[in-house]
Amino acid sequence: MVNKVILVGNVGKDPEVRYFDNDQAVANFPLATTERGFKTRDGQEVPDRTEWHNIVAWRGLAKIAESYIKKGTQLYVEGRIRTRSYDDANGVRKYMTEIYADTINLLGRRSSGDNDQAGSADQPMQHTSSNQQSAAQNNLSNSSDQGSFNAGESGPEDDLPF
Amino acid sequence: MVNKVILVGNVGKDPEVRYFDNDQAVANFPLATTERGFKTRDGQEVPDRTEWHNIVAWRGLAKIAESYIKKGTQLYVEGRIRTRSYDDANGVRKYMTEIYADTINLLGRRSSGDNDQAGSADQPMQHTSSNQQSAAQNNLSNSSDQGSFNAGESGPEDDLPF
Amino acid sequence: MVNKVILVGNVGKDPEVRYFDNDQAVANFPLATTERGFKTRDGQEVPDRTEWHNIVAWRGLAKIAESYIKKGTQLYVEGRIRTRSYDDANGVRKYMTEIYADTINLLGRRSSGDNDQAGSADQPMQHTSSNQQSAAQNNLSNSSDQGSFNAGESGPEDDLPF
Amino acid sequence: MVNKVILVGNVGKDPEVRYFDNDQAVANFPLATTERGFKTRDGQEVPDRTEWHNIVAWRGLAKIAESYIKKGTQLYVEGRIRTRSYDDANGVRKYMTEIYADTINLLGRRSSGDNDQAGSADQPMQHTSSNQQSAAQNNLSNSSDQGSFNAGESGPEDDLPF
DNA sequence: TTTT
DNA sequence: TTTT
Repeated sequence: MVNKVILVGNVGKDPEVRYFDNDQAVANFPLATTERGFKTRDGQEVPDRTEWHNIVAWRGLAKIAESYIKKGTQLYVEGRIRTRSYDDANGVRKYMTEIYADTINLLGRRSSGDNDQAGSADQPMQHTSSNQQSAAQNNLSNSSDQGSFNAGESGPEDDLPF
Repeated sequence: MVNKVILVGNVGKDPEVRYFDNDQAVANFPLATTERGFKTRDGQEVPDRTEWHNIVAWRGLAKIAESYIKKGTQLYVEGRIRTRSYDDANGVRKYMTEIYADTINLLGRRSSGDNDQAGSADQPMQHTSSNQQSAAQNNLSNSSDQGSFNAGESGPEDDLPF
Repeated sequence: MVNKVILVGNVGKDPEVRYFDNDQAVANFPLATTERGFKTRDGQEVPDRTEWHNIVAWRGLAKIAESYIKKGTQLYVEGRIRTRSYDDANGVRKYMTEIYADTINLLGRRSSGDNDQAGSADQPMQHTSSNQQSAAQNNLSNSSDQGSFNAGESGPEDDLPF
Repeated sequence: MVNKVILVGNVGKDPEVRYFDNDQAVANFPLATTERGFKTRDGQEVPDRTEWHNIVAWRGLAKIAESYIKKGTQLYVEGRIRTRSYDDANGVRKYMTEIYADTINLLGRRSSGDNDQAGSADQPMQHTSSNQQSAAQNNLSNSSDQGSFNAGESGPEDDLPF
C-alpha cells in the first residue's frame, strides 16, 4: 500500500498558518505544477496545463512554511493524497483533495549573483514531518525535535565543492 | 515542474472502459490505498485510513485495464494528479481529482500454488502510456506509435500466457 | 536534496541477517528489476535487461526481512542510494552501491486459491525504517524512538506476527 | 518491475559531452545529494553524508546538459539505476553504478535580481528522454521518434534555444 | 468499492 | 493563485 506524491512547483499564495491549543500548527498553501503544452501530429494545439495542489503541512513543517515559504517560492514536496469531505454553508457535501506533506525542500536558493560567497543565503533546505507515514507507523511523538532542526541547517555544506 | 503520483493498492471495481470513434479508449476504476492505523504515545487510537483514487487510463493502458484489471487486482500505478471540473445534473459545479495513469504494473501474479515451475504464469507485467507527460512535453506526435505499441505489446510477449 | 529510489522487483536469494551486540540487526539481499527489451525501428533487438540491486535493511526491517522475505518474494522497496568503499583481500579499493531501505512492502500476498476465506494470511504488509532519511536529515535525536519503534510495531499491530 | 530514482542535488562538474557518428550524444556529470547529519540519543554525532551520483544523459538530454547544466546547477533528475562493468587498464573487472536520466529539470532559475521583468530567462525547464523505460518496455520501435523527438523539441518550444 |  |  503506497500513496506517494512528488511535486516540484511554485507556491501560489503565502501560507495560512493556524495554531492549536496543544502547540500544534498546520499550514495550507497552493502549489502550482505546469505541464507544458504541445502540438499533436495532426496540428492540434494542446495548451499548457496548470494543476493546483492544496498542500497541508503539520507541526514542524507548518512552522517552516510560515518562516520560509511565500508566494512564488519554488518547492519540492513529497507527501500523500488525502480526500476530505465537508458540508458547505448550504449543507452540500463537498470533497477536497489535499496533499499532506511529509517532506518539503526549498529549491533554488542561490544568491542573486550566483557567486558562492561565504555566508550567502543559498542554503537549500529540506524538512520532513515527523508525523509522516513512517513516523506515524512508528508511533513517534517527536514534534519537539523539529525545533532543533532549523538551526542545524546553515553550516555544514561549506566544505562542498560547489 | 513535477507532478508525480506513485500508488500501490487494490482495485475496488472492475474498470469501465469507453471507446471513441477515433479508436481511442479510456478506462476508469477506483484504487484503494490503506494506511495502517496506530496508537499515539498518549494512548489514542488512530484507525486505518483508506484513500480511494480515481484512476484514468487512456489508449493502450485502457485496453490493458479492460483485459487484465478487475476488482481486487493489486496494482502499481504511476501517474499525475488532475483535477477536473464539471457541472452536475443540478448545474452545480463539481470538482473531481483523478490520477491520470502513465504506467501500470500488475503485481503479485504468482501461480496459484507458488511453486516456481517452468512455464508458470508468474510473469509480472508493466505497461506504459505512450501519451505520458514526457512524450507530451517533447511534442511527440506518436499516436501511431500507440498503435504499434498496442500491437507490439502482444508481439514480443507472445510466449507469455496473457 | 533528495536521494530516493523506488523499486518493484523479485528477491534473488534468501536474506542474510546479522545481529549485533546492541540488538541491532541488518539484512542484505539482492533484488532484481527487469526492463523488457524491445526492437528498434531499424530492426535491432534490444534484449531484456535485469538490474540487481543490493538491498540493505536495518533494525525492524531486518527482522521483517528475516521472517517474511525469501528468494522469489516480490517487493516494493523505497530507499536511498549509498555507495560504500572497502578494500578487498588484495588491498584493492572496491566500491559497492547499495540501496538502503526505508520502506518495504510485500506484494502479491494472496492466498493460493485466491479464495478470500477468513483468517487467510493475505495481509499486505508495509514496514518503514525509523532511521530513515527524514529523521536523519532533521537532526532528530530519536534513536530511542527507534527503540520504541520496534516496540511500537508490536503495539498497535498486535495481531500481526511480529 | 520498477527501477526509479528521483534526485534533487547539485552538479559537481561541468558535463562531459560526447558525440557519435549517428548524431547521438551522451553527457556525463556527477550530482551530489547531501543527507544532513544528526545526533543520536546517546550523543553520537552522525556527520553529513554526501552521495555522488554518476548521471548519464542521452540524446536531447545530452544536448540540454551541454547547454544549460554546469558545475553548481541545481537539478531534479528522474531516471533508473544501471550498473555497468568494464575492465580497467590492468585487466581488473570494475563495476560502476550510473543513473540513466529519463527526465531532467533545472531548478531555481530565477532572474538574478528576482525581479520578474518581461523577457527574462527564468523559464524553468523540463526535459524528458524519449528513450525512457516506458517506451523500451512497451516494445515500441520508436527510434525514429527519437529523431522526431529531437526535432519536435525545437518545434513547440520554438522560443527556447534548443 | 479493494485489500489484510 | 505560482512560475517561465
